[in-house]
Amino acid sequence: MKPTESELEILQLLWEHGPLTVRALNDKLNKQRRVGYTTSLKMMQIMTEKGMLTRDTSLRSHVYVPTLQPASVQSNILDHVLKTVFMGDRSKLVLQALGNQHVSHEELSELKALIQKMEEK
Amino acid sequence: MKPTESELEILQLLWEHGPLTVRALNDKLNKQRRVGYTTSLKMMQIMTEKGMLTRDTSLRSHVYVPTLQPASVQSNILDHVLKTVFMGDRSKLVLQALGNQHVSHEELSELKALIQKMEEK
DNA sequence: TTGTAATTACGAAAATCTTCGTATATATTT
DNA sequence: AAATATATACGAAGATTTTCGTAATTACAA
Repeated sequence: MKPTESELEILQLLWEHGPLTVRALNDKLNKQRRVGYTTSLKMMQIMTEKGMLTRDTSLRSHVYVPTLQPASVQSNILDHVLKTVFMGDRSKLVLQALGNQHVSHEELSELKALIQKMEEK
Repeated sequence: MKPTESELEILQLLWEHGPLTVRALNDKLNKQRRVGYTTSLKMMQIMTEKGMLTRDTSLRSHVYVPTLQPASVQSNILDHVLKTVFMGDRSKLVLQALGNQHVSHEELSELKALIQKMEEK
């Protein structure tokens, strides 16, 4: 179950805003880039076929809901990136992620707590 | 400069084993999955056109070398994943990366050292 | 030097992903 | 009810990526 680039865009919007009609989603998508209405429609239909979305067809404007949880997709993709981009070197991935940019105090605390927990095992 | 999935496979092998001929690379690739020789050849020619590889044509069997550094590609891809998969939430990405699987003591030490450094700023 | 093996060059088919036009159906307005 | 607006369905064109067959080239061996 590997969403394509466009499918991820759509999933993200649905995760962020909750269930949406094609019209509503297309509007939001068009704040990022220009996409035709029927393009969004088609994508969402395909995603429904693939089982990534379900839809409520009781109303005239169908309402689409993601079946995939963000954490699950994130985990899959990260594992894939780990293998195919970082040669399985997990710490390199983490260091890269942390090293590049600003990390807040809160995030640091969170991390330290997590490390604490891992050390206890 | 965004390598495709197949291009990444090839880059990884070159990063890991150093410059290779098509034959040598194709052999290694076939330990992972079945790929025809001319497929690998074509990919590497395309990658050369795109500037991802250079090649030494002085010998009969050309020797290919990646122009991209792992760290650079890793950084780009991770940034992209951060945006498109984690909605820009860096700590979520890091926690996901750490939380999923086993992390060695060495990796933990490395991490703690890094956190130390970041806290000092 | 003639034939055999290995390599590169080239082009195009196959597969996947993205985009949208057109037709059809359904609702809304005048 | 007729005209207008909005929605879904369908198919296919376009773009990109992946795959490999065939031809041409170069080295090697008989």
